[in-house]
Formats: sequence, structure tokens, C-alpha cells
Amino acid sequence: METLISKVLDPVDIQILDILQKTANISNAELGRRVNLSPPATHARIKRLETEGYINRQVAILNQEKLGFDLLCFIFINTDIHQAEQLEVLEQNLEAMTEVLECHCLTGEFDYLLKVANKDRRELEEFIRKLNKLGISRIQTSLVLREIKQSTVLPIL
Amino acid sequence: METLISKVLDPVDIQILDILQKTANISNAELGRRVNLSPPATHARIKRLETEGYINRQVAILNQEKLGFDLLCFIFINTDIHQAEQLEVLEQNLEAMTEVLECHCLTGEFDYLLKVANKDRRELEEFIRKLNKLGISRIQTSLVLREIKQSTVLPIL
DNA sequence: GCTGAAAGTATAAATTC
DNA sequence: GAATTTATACTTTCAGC
Repeated sequence: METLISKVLDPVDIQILDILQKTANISNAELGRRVNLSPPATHARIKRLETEGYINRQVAILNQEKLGFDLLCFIFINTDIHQAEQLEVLEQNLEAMTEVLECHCLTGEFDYLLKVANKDRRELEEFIRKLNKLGISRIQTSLVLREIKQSTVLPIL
Repeated sequence: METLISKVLDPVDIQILDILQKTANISNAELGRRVNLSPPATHARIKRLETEGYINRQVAILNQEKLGFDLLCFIFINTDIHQAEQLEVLEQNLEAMTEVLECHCLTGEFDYLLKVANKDRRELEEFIRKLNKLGISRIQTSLVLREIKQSTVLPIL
């Protein structure tokens, strides 16, 4: 069974996407060499992949530890809000909090899962206090003891 | 109270890191303009930030949806392994699985939290079957219904 | 850290396959 | 229709200051 991808992306596109999602700071010439294409052809493909929305953005991944974010945690929350508009507000508030790296709406016991970065216990406490003002009925916090894997690489190959 | 960061990174460094963690595909010249520095000075700072390990890497963030990864989920697992060496093997296996985007060792009810990307129900089932062969005593899966926020930006400002 | 020049890249246009 | 080569503008990067 073939997926939708193959209808619009050929193997070279996939190769380019895979190289870029692992290291984006690579020259066109080098990328072209790896996929056996001239620099202009490579460049045109990247542009196409960008405009067609396959590449969202390019970012630098910073070193959490060196920047003092010792307290990564996952926070599971339930809300007692049921009105759609108020839920919208809650979600906008969660999104706007810079400590919140990720927020997912989940199936299962909890409504939302947050991934939160804080520098120390004091900051985390302050963050949870802010959370409690947003209409949260239940919070459960799990600290990250150790990172085993942290990646943004999708298995497209 | 001041953190350790300010002893080695000045405000311009922080500014550069913050711009790059939001958009890495920006020219030196443009970056220099934004932080009021000449291109060579900007470049030298980036190189320093890289060699000193503040910048881990630069990556392209791909569009999960467009690439067919409809089934993002969080999987909570417990293991019945207690020997250090065998745990090491388990962790190496988890890390090696390309569907596993993240793996964290956690406090609380579960030992590990996995963030997993799959294309469909069939792939997910296969993944869970693979997991079960690694010495897992308990698995709980939560599907992501909706992404409210997905970011790699640390609140360094 | 700045300025200015040399080397290296990205990108557009013209050409070929 | 897509890739290559050629040509140009732009950026990075190395001196000297």
C-alpha cells in the first residue's frame, strides 16, 4: 500500500527532507552532492518543499542544560470547563505561556498534557500557581529524571 | 537573583540565541542588523555559541500532517527490569526505534514516557507489539487528539 | 568590534536534454 | 518538464586596524 506522500514527493524530495530535518545548516552545494543534483536544482526543490508546506521552519536547538533549564516536567491536567469559548480561552492562555513547550489534547484520563521547562523549583511552583488560575480542576506533575531521547526527526524513510 | 548564564552570556548572546531558536535560516547580515552588530562580529558570536555548546544543532521542522503522521501518541510504560545493564539495553532499544521521537525517564506512576509518531492504526499496533518484546510490564497509550502547541523554543529572555 | 577585500554561496536567466 | 551550465548578486570570512 502506498501513502499519499509518493504522489507528490519523489524519492529525492524525501531524501532532501530527511537530510534537512537532521541538519539544516548545510550548503546547497553539499546537499546537492548528497542527492546527486546540481545546486540550483537542489535549491529549487527546497523552495518548493517550503512553499508547499512540507518544511514548517528551520530552528536552532539550544542546549537546555547549559542554559539552566534543569527542571523539565510533564504536567497532566483536567479542566472543569465545558463551554467551547471558555476552552478556547484556556488553550490560548496555555499556548501563550513561554514555559509551556508543548501542549496536547489527549485521549484517556487527562484532558491535556503539557511539556514545561523551568529553571528551578521556585519557577516551577510559580508556574503551577499560574496554571491554577486558568480553570484547572486537577493537576499531576511528573519530573523528567533523565532524557533518553529528544528528537524532532520524523521516520519518513 | 542572577543565574549562571549571565556570567558567560551577555544580553546580545541571549538575543542571538533567541532569534536562532525561532528561525535559524536567517543570514548573518540580517541577524547582525537585528542585534546591532557587524556581520563578522555576529558570525564570531554564533561560532562561539556553537563551539561552547549552547547551540546543539540546526534542524528543519517538517509538517507532520502533510507527511502523513496522523497518529501521534504518548505511551507510558513500566518495566519489570531492575538490573542496570538490562535497563541500559532497554533504553538503547527505545532510542533506536525511529517512531520514538522522545523518551523520558520520569518520576511518578510510570517509568518512561514515550512520544511516538505513526502513520496509521496498523503501524501503531506493530510498534506496540515491538515494545512488548523489550521487557515492558505495563503500557498505557494516549492518542493526541489535537496539537495546541508544539515548540522547541526555551524561554531564555 | 569595525571596515574593506577575497572567497565562497545562493539565485536568476539562458540553454540543453 | 526538469536539470545543467553560465552569470550575477549576496554572504561569509579573513586581513589589518
